[in-house]
Order: sequence, then C-alpha cells, then structure tokens
Amino acid sequence: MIERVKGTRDFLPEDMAKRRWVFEKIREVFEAYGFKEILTPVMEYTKLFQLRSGEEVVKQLYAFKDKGGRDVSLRPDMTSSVARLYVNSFQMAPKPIKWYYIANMFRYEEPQSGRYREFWQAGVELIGSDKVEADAEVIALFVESYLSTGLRDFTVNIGDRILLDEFAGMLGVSDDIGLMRIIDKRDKLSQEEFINLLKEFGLGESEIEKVLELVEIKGRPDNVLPLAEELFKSKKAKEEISKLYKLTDLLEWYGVKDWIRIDLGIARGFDYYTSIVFEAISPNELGIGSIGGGGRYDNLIEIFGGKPTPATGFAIGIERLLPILEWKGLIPKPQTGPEVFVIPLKDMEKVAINIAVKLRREKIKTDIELSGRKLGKALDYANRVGAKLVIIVGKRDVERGVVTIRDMESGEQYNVSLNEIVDKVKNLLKR
RNA sequence: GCCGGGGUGGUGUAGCCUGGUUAGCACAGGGGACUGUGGAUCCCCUGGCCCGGGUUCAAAUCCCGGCCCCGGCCCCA
Repeated sequence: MIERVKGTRDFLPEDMAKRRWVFEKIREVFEAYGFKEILTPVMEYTKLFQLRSGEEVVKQLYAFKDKGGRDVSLRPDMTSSVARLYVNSFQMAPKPIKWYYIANMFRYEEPQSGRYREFWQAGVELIGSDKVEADAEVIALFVESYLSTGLRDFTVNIGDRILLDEFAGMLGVSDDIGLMRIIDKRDKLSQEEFINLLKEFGLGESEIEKVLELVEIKGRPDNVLPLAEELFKSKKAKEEISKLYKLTDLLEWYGVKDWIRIDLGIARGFDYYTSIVFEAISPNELGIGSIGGGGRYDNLIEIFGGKPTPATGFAIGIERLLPILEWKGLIPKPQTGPEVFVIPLKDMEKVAINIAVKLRREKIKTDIELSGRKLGKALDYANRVGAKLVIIVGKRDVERGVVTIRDMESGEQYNVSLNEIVDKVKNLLKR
C-alpha cells in the first residue's frame, strides 16, 4: 500500500468544513482592514530562500531538482515570495502595499504534535512604511483575527530585536542569538536551571542580574515599560522604548490593548526581523505554544535585491489555532449530510429528478437516491447520512399531484402538492 | 537531524511476550427476509496481518532495513 508522504494530511469533508470556517472568519477581517489577497507559486528557486542564510528554515527547505535541472524549493513561509514579488514588480507602486494570503507552506522537519511538513498559514504583509503606525495596524489586525474566531483567552506578546541587541551589547555579549535562545527557554526552566545555563554561557554575577531584570519586563505595557526605561540607558534603546509606548497607545485606540503584553525576552526564530516582534499565545492543555507570530523586517527586501524598504507582517498557523478552537468548542458543528434526500419509488425517477433540480437551483443541498434502494433501506440511508428532510416520490401520491415530505427529526409527514415543494422545504428548513 | 512508543479488513480491536487451527470479535458497507415508511431483529456476502529481506520444517508473532503514524528534543506556525 502506498502511504501518504510523511508529515502531510488528507482533509476529509468534516475537516474542510472546519478549516473553511476559520479561514473565512479571518479573511473577512483581513479584507475589512484593507488587505488584498495574493497567491504566489508554491515553489521558488532555492537560492531565493538561501539569501536568508543562517536561518533554521533554510536547513528545513523541501528542496529538489526539477527535470530542467533547476534547484527549486517548496516555500517554507510566504514572506520570501512576497518580498520577491515586491522587488520584481511593485517597487514603484504606491505605498504602503497591503497584501494577505492563505496558503500552504512546507518545511522538512520531523513531524510532531502541532507540526507538519505541510501546514497552512493565514498572514499579511504591509510593505513600505517604517512608522509605528504600521506596526499598530498590523498588530491590531493580528488581535482582531483571533477575536473573529471567537477566541478570547490569548495574548499577543511584543518584544523588540533592537532592545535585545542593545541588551547584548550592554553585557558585552557577541553571540546575541545564543543569548536570546537561552532567554527564550526561561519559561521551561526553574530559576536555578536558568541561572546555571547563563553561567555556562559565560555570564558573570552582575550580567546574570541584568538578564533576570530583563526577563521580568513581561506583562501589561503600562506596568513593564517603565521597568524597561530603568534598565536601558542608551539613546537608541530609549528611542525604541518610546516607540513601544506609542505603539501601545495606538493599540488602545484600536480597542485591542487588553490582549497586548510586553515581553522583551521574545526573540523569534527568524533572523530577518529587525525591531518589533510579536507572537500570540493561547493557554491550552494540548502542548501548543505559539499560535502565530510576526514582526518588522526592514532589510529583507534589500537582501532580495530591492531598494531598502521597510515592511512588517504576521502569519497565523492554522494547525495551531484550529485544535485550540476545537478544544474550546468554538467551532460550529459542520452540517455534512444533505438538507433534503429525494427517494423515487417505482417508475418515479424522472419526477424525482425534476424535484431535486428545482431544490438545487435554490441552493438547497439535495441528494437523490441513485442506487435503486427500496424505501426502507433508503430511509435508513437518509437517516445515517443525517438528511433533514426526505421527499418520497411515489406513484400513488404523484397521481394525486402530491409528494410526501418527511421530517427526519420529528418523524412528521406532510403531503405537499408538486408546485409547492420548494416553499414547503424552505419553510421546514427555516430558510 | 536525534530519541522513545507504535502499525492486524473502512473503523476500533483480540492474537505477538512463549512461532504451529481456516487470524477471532464489534461496528460500518452491500444484499435478502420486506414490491410505500427508517433509527429494530434475523440471515448471507464483501474485506485485513504496512513493504522488503532474514532466521525456521513453519512467521501477524523473532531479527534487520525501509515507509508511515503518535509523542519528545531542536526549531517553529
């Protein structure tokens, strides 16, 4: 037997109904915020992604040679393709450019809970503004996207790469990424383990003190931004902190400040982020961490051969969000069965088809008995697949100009004349 | 990439440790009892040991490799 390719999944009708529900909620908000949908090819030249050297995703590329000998890779995220598209054709377009996408991504990793080799992201990119107003717009949309799915129990935690760099500088640490990795782990460790790790990294007493101070800068903006002002002395850091003040002020006016937390320990894995970074967390017992993330990447477009252009964006991981929504019971149970099931009895096939077509033209989900089951079995089947109504088309009725409509839930039956079927069905379906 | 645990009809499982009946059961699916009324009963049928190699008189069972699934590390969505 041929198995599925590792880390990929088949989506069945019920899965698709749930996924579509979530995508539609998110899409509506993206559109309301004035973002326009794009889609780029699922593969790019491998060297496009390799421009982001040093990043983990480059090691995880789903890469291969095509028949023409081209080195190509399936996209590990959308940002590279969007930046390429921008550099190719949109450098002269009016700014900012606001694009969104809902698409599948591929990373060659070992699958585990909440992680697949093919996964889907819904995300946005806002290109051409370095203003904190752009960050606010994007982060507000990020929050609103989750809210649109009915999720309330989550936070969007905001960090800042510039402050982390400044911090590493303050400590005289050259391996700032190494330091960030350790800082990133602090929640999984005890205070003691965390300190030991920092010692192993080569920090002295006073530096460790500072790190502990930094990781305390975590909570509601109003509470923790003053702490950041105390910790950081440099002009560059002060400027960045005032940006964070402005950002949270704007987010209050967007009406989403309740979900915002500052957490200066956030690094995020992508090296292309340059200043404000953020991720969404929703507490759960499913072992799912971040349910989405993003940030500002002001030099990626230049790396891809464009004029230096600031940009910011985020991606929501559907494989992370969906289980949480299901776990919280926020996804409406999809209706998988037909609304109406038409059963023709002996010699009544043509009349039945005629009825089914009329209902289908009204966009009523209608199935018709196709395998010649007898009435008893056909009703059995209708019941199994969850049909709401059954229309029995029998000679005896039709000769009197009627059919029998049976409500499968209540068991009630109605004799309905042939030209009133559509109305009666709509009525019974409460449409 | 590394480390654990797994893989028996469509689904859920028994059998595996300790090799030896025709691989058992339940549900689902198809047909019939039943030529116009289901969620009930009875009967019949379809259909399986992930793939390949090895050990053996004999492999679902033991060994090796591959594929896939579940979970952890790393990393991330």
